[in-house]
Amino acid sequence: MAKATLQTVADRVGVSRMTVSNAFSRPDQLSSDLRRKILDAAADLGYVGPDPAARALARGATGAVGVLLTNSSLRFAFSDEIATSFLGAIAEELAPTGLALTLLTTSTGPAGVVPARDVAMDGALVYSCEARTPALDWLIRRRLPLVFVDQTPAPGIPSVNVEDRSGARAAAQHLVDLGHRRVGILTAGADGPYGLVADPFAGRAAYAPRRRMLGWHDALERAGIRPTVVRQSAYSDRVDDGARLLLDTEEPPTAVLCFSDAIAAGVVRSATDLGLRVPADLSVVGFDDNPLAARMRPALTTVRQDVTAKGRAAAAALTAAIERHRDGAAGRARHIRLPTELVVRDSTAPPTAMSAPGS
Amino acid sequence: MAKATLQTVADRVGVSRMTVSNAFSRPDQLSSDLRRKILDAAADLGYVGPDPAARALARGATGAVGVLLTNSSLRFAFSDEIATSFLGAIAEELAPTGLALTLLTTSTGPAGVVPARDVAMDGALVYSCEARTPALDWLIRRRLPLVFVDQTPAPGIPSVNVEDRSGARAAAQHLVDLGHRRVGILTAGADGPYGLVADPFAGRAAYAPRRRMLGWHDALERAGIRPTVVRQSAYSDRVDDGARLLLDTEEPPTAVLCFSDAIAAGVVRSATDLGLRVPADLSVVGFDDNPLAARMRPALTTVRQDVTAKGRAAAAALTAAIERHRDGAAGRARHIRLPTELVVRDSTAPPTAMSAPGS
DNA sequence: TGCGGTTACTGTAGCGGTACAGAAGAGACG
DNA sequence: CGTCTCTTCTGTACCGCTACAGTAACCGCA
Repeated sequence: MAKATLQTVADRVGVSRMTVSNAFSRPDQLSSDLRRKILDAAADLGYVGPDPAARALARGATGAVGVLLTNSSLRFAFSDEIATSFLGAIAEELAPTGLALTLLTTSTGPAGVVPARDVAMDGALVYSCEARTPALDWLIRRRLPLVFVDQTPAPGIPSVNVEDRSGARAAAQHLVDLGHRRVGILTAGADGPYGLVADPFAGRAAYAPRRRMLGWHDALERAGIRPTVVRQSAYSDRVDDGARLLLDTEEPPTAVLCFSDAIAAGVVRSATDLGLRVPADLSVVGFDDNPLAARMRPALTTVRQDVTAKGRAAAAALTAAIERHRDGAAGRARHIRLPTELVVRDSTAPPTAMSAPGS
Repeated sequence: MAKATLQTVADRVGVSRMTVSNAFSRPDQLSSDLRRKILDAAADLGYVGPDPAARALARGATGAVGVLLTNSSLRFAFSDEIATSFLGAIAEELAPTGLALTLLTTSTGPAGVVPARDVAMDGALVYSCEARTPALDWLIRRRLPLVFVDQTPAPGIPSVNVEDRSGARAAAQHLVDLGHRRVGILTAGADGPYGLVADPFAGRAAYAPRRRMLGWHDALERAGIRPTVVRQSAYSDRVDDGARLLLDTEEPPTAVLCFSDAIAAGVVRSATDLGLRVPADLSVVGFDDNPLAARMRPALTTVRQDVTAKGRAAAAALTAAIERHRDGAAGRARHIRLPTELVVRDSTAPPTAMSAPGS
C-alpha cells in the first residue's frame, strides 16, 4: 500500500485536495456532512493526518521549540535537581501550548550534523551556555526567536535571570555578620583553570558564576576580607578535591561560600571527613535552595532561587517572542530578573574562638 | 531583506540552485573552489544553510526523535533521579548520532494540537506509558519506528525492559529468608484506586508495577505469606499517607517492599516519625538503586537496575529501528531484558522477637 | 426579480529543498 | 584519434501541504 496523501483521499471522495486539507485543519470551512465522509475515507485509506514535515514547510511553523544545553551541561542537566526542575517547569508550561520541547546539544553528529542548525523549530531557549558556542551562533544566525536563561543578557534578546549578585552578597554578608574573617569560596566553571585561583575575576567564567563571585566580593571587600578562592569542575562528582584544597591547609577558613548546594553538600562531607564539625568549626553556605539543602544534616543555609518560576518565565517569554516574530511585531526585549532570598538554616554559626584566633 | 534561499545564492554566484544545494549538503559533488565561492556568497547574503523544514520534507527525515512521556509522568520524569538518568543516558547516546530528542507529552494544545501526531520526527521512544493512550495510538498509526521502554512488549515493536519480576522476587525472598512473616507492599500507579488494595492484581496497572507485584508474590506465596498491599500515586510527594496506612495499624508488618527507592525513603521517614527503628523494628526494601539509596541512613537495601544501560539500549534500539525502516528491511523486533540485582544494605534485618510475636 | 451577503468548495501558486538522470568537458589510454 | 571514464555541473520532477483568491450556489429581503 503506497502512502496515502491528501490527494489519495481527495480522489477517493471525489473532492479537491484542498477540501480534504480543510477537513483536517479547518473544520469550519466545510459542511460537517462532507467532513465526516472525508474523515471516514481517510481512516479507510490509512491516512493519519497531514504530514507534519510538509505542513511545517507550508505553514512555516513546526510546533516544537528547542532548548540548548552545552554538552558539558547535558549530563549535568539530568543529574542536578536544579536543572531538571527547570526543564520540568518549562515542559509543563509549554504543554498546554501544544509545543514540544527538543533537547539540543552542542555536539556534532557523524555527517557534520549540528542540531542547532539542522533541526526545524520555532524558537529556542538558551540555557546557561558559554557566551559564544558554535551552536548558539547557529541559532542566532537562523534568526530564531530566542530567550537567554542564566546567560549574559544580550540586547534584543529576551532574558531570564535571577538576582545572583545580590543573593550572593546577602550570603557573604551573613557570614560577615556572624563574625567570620577567614572565608573560602568554592565556585564552579565549565572549563578551567581549576584549583586555587589567584584572580577570581580572571578568565571568562559563565554568567552565573561571575555574578555570584561579584556578589560575594561586594560584602567581603567592604568588610576588608580577602577570600581564598578555589574553582572546580561543574560536575559535582569530585567536589572533595576542591574542598580539601580549601580546608586541608595551615590556616583553613572558618566559613565557605559555595556556588551550589550540591557543592556545599560535598564540602560538608569533606569537612566531616577531616574531623571538622559543621557549623561549629566550619560554616557552609550554598546556593539555589536545592531540595537537598533542607534534607541535609545539618540543614544547609543557602540562597533560594525559584527554578520553577524561572522555567515558567522562560517558557512564557519564548512563546511571546515566537508570537511577536510571527506577527512581525518588533517590541522591546524584556529582561527578567527573578529575586533570590537568603535562607538561614543550621550550617552557619559564629566562628568559635579556637577556629578564629583573632587573626 | 527578504529571506535568502538556495535560489538567491545561486543567482548571485551564477550557478544552478542544485549546485548550491550540493555545496552545503554534498561537498564531494563540486570543486572546492566553487564551493568556497558559493559559501562566501551565502555568508554574504545571510543564508545560513538549507531550511530544516524544507529539507525534512524533501529528504523524508527530520533529525529528531521523540520520547513519549505521559503528562502524569512529565513532572515525575523530571523529579525522579531514575527517570532523569534514563533521559540523560538517551540524550548522551543520541548526541553522537546527531539526532535531537523531542519531549512529547500526552496533553493536547489549544487548537487540538497533539504533539505525538503533529510533530515531525523520525521515530520515538515510548517510556512507561499506559498501554493505550491516544498519543501512543497516534504514534502507532503514523507507523513511526518505535521502541517500548518499561512497557508491555508488543509484537513487532522492539522493547527494552528490566527483570522486574525476578528482581522483586529476590527482594521478597530476602525478607522471607530473614524470617519475616508479616510483610507489607507499597506500590505505585499512575491512576487509582489508591489505598488498601484487596486484590493486588486487579485493575490495569502499568507494566513495571505489575511485574514487580508478580515477583514479590512469587516468593511470598511460596512461603505462605499473604502481604498487605497499599497502592499510592506515582508522585513521591505524599508517600506518608500510604506508609501510615501500612504502619499505623493494630498489627503492622515487620517488613515493607516498596515500588521504588523514593517511596522507600518515605516509608523510612514515616516509620521514624512513628517511633519505629529501621531495621530493628521495620525492614524496608526499595527498588531501582537510586543514588539516594546508598546515601540514606540507614543505607537502603534495594534491587538495582542500570538505568543508564537502559537508556543506552533504548537509544540504540531506536536508531537501529529507524535504519531498518529507512532501508525497508524487515528484521525481527528484539526484546531486550536487562538484569536486576538485589543489593543488601542496612535497612533490612531479621524481625525482633517483639515485633514478630510468632503470629 | 434583482442584489448584497453567506456558505461551500476549487485552482493555482507557492513553501525550500533533494534525488536522480543526464550533459559537457577533460584526461587517459590503446 | 576515437572511445571510455571521471569530474563537475544542470534540469526536471517531485516531497505533501497550505494560503489566498476565486467561483458557484443559495438565502433573505425589498
